[in-house]
Amino acid sequence: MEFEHRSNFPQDLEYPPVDFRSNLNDEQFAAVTAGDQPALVLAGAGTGKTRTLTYRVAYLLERGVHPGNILLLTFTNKAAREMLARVEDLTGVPRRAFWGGTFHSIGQRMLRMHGEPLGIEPNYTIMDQSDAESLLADVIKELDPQFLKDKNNPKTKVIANLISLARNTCQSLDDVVMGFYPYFREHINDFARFSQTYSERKKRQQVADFDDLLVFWLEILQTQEEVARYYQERFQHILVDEYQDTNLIQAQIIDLIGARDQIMAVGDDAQSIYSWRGANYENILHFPDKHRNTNIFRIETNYRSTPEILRFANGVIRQFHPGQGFFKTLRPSRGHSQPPLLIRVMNGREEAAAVISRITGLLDEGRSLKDITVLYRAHYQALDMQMELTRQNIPFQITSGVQFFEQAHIKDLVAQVKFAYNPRDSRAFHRFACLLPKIGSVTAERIFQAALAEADKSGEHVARTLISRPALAKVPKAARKHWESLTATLEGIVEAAGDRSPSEVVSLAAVGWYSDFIQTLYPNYRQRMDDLQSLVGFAGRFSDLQELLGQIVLMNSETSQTSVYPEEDKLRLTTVHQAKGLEFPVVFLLAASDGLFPLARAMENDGLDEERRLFYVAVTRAMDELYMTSPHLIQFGMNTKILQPSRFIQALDPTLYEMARFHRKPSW
DNA sequence: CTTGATACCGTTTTT
DNA sequence: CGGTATCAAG
Repeated sequence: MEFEHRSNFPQDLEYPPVDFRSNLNDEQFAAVTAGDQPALVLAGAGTGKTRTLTYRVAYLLERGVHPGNILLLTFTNKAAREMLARVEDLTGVPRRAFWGGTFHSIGQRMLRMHGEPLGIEPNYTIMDQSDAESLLADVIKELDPQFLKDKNNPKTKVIANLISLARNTCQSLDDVVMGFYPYFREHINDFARFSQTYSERKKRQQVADFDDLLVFWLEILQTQEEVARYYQERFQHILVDEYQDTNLIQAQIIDLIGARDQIMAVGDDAQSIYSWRGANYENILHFPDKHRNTNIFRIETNYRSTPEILRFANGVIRQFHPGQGFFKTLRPSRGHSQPPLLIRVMNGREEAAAVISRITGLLDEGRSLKDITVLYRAHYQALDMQMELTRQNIPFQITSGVQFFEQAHIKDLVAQVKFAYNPRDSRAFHRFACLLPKIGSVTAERIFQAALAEADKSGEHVARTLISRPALAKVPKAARKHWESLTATLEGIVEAAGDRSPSEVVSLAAVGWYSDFIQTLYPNYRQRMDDLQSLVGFAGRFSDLQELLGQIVLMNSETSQTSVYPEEDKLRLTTVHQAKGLEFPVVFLLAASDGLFPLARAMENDGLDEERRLFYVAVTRAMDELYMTSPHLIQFGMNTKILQPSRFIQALDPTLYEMARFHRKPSW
């Protein structure tokens, strides 16, 4: 049995010799050269985890393993790209030769190749979170028009969350409701109905949400024995990065594909920060139980941070209950420097002033902006910072807010391509159809249904039957002119989708109806046209349209920002979650006050330990200098709250950090 | 049915 | 201060 091969890679290759011994420390070397037993690599923050994985791949290649027989699973696209780029540097083997990516992106590929027995056509499209939520909202309104109007009932978002959590933790809806939302127990039957109809709608429209990519991947492996066997044999080595952040589905996928125990799992239980997405750090704790003869490798020498920062981080780790998890200490390897500094400030504005004041000092000392990163627990905590940076003309790059692929004009354009690719994706159709005058969701649906009926009759693509008599009859007069131009563009896209490259297809969409349309709609249409052009450029990296569409949906800001626009010398602002796996010479951690970090909301459901892990992740990003700012007052709606420094800091031995107060009055 | 205006709600983290 | 749910007019 043979499935798609990603490239024709020559079988017998000579790799440039890699000196493993002198490029790795003993701990790393042991893991890199591990035998074929299942392996669990416990690598603390900054200990060279990526380096170890990279060299492991190189080692396998040198031992004669074909790149196509290695599966590399990571948590973010960025991590996958970075690792394979480093492998390429090291060995010269191009990254396309490997199967590597996030669980979701590999799942997307699996579904396309093997989804048909589950009712998923190869041309299915992926919905992002907001698409998925609005589809669910439609379903709820349809099944029970009154449900969402009652303010005591849970909102769509909550229900979506609940359904998603149940799927990701392999629990029944009932169990999740009773476990996490017992006060909604009376709605259990409603939830079940909503969930079931939601699934049916997805199938009918040939769309998948994020969870489907994992759930169906697992189902494929469980139900199609020959497919499972193929991958079990094909992947002689499975490397899993950030194993502590896998959920039960992902763990099962790995167990199934890795049925021959050809698994190397890498992670750090102290850095598990995705439990709200179903991640279960017990996966990493139980790995040795599930896989007999697991070799455990510990990598504890830290190359990233100064001893002062590490002592601080170790102090945070020591706050965990003894015996909980694997790790105890990170051993420093660098020379001494200044201890972390806690700066107490009055409020958010003073916080911004304090940080900028210090940044100015750092620039005078010869640092450049790109060495400095500002971290925070939640996006909104960076608001004052953004305003003040803008005011003072300090260039910064923020990986949040409206992200490149989430801008309205990008989504509008992508929707056109999506619809051309999967004409049953009615949400994609609605997205652009509703832009036309006098067309709202009701009219759009009528046009769509009419066109769909025509298409079923004639066997033509829905894009062509949009101008059939029955469909045209539903188009309001005011929209007729736009309609002609729109449908002409769509037809062009459909045609091109057959045999042209993705970038040609996207380009067609970008110069068609939509380019005329945005001129009349947006004052800054030049900027938007530029964005559309960079989207065309981005599409140029893909040879397959579905791969492109999938990646666009699966990509977060981090990757899009850095991939669409070149890197510049700018200050970085990012959440701690997004900073995971990265390191920066200078780190500022905002809002290090109790109630902000740990975030009060997050502690409602036993979240304190995870907040502490997140705090640990935050402080271990810093290489040379770590600053934390703790506002004393916070505006909470109408009233003001008084806050103390984070309990994670207060619990520490005071000799582990220094404290300062910011005096200078803000300049405004 | 669409569109525009007004009231009000709420503000974690992401594939 | 923001965005969105809801309502009334065209």
